[in-house]
Amino acid sequence: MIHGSLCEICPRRNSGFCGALLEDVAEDARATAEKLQYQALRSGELIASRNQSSGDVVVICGGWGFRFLQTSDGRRQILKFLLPGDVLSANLVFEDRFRFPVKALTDAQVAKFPREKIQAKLFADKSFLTVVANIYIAENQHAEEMLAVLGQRSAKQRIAYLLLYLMKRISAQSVIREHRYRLPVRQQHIADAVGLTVVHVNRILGIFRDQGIIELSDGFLQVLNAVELERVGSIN
Amino acid sequence: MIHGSLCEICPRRNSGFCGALLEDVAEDARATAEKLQYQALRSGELIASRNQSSGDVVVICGGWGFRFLQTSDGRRQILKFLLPGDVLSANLVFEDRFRFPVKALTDAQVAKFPREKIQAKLFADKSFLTVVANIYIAENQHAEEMLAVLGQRSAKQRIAYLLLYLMKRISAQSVIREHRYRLPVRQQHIADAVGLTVVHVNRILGIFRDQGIIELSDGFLQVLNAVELERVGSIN
DNA sequence: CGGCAGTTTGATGTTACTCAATTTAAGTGG
DNA sequence: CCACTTAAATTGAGTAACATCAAACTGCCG
Repeated sequence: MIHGSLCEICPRRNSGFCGALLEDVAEDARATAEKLQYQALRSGELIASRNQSSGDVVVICGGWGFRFLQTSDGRRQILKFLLPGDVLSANLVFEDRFRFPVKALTDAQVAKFPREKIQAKLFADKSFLTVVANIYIAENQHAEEMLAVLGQRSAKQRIAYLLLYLMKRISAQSVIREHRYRLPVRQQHIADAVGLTVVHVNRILGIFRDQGIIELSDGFLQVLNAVELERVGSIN
Repeated sequence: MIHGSLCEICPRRNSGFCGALLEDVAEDARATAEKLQYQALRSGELIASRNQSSGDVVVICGGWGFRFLQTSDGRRQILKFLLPGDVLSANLVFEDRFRFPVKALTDAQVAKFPREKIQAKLFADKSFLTVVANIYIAENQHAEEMLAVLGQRSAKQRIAYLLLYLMKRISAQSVIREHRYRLPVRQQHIADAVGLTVVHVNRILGIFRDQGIIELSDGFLQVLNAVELERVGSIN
């Protein structure tokens, strides 16, 4: 049973789902003293597997995760990095199964909202419908931009693009000082997200470091030349 | 002014948007004798440009189109091939601008539904909301699978995947005999969709032909060894 | 101290790109 | 029907980008 404590697990986000939900669904849960499920996960733990059935819409509250696709030949493509406030998979609002598996990248917490509640709110509240629609649109936008990145751009450009994208997402969550970003990803994650090998990612990061563009170590990204990073990584 | 003639332009499709719309929005238009806009386009013509504003939700009724992204260095990534029944861009249901440009691949026709009508129906009719949600989900699913294809798979695998995907889509529209598919795409389109050069696509298609897997010419795809094509192109 | 996960570096191999030319197919106007 | 034009498909040779394989190095933890 969760009362005021919900906000500690899943603090109000300006962005999207979690914020909109807390204002209503969580209030509702509190009012009726219903149980609002949440769950803690260890780094590396599988949160949901492919085709797993779920009666809940699952949202990341703390830590990072990622959604990915495993190919038959053992390689994996990271489809999206999940930050606090992100739904694990937007299709959960309408479907009862995960289309792709999800893993915890760091230690993480998730909250689970019963799908019926979400859907009820969806039909009752136009502004909530808009919020959900925007999640779908943003997800699509990013997937399609990423398509262009993987299809058309060089290793340097791919990595720069990914870092810029993550920087934007991180900035939306916390204030950044001195161009220093908490970025809890291994080089392997970057490789799996942009379709390169770890070895090559390592070399490119080395080049960026030598050129004084960025430094990535100890889970921190230090941007030294934001202009150049932007020049390399932007697509339009 | 369009009366019964609408169905000739945009015949009822079992799939998604167009079918669901015709049952109601078009009926409505007919009843109130409103004008339901449509438009004919020549092969290669730009249907909508990036960030173009539009008060309508635009749907392909006949012919093929494609949505794409143009990079700063002049390359282009085809994001999705559009077949009859497809919305040019799903975001149009909620937003008034195109996020990516759209071109006609063959001569084509589009129908335009005022967004207010669509949104009204969306709020009034749960089953229509589900139809739209499924469009978003399918779009996302495909984009993310394609991410894995571009990120992780070889040239052969990419092309095989694309062809299998298009075959599925074509089959949903018309009956296929003798494994022969109408496929009005140039090798350049395949190249731009899977992130390869035309030259390389040509070579791979040559290999497939030599191996008796497929033949692609004159706008027709002849599948000679469906099993092998599936083996090469499937991701899971 | 040993073991493990992650990073870094080197040497070599392969895939797909680039550049350039040729061939084929599809019009188009006379 | 033929000369002419143009877009698309095809082929060859040389090259660049990235992968693969293998090993060494680092920091960390028990």
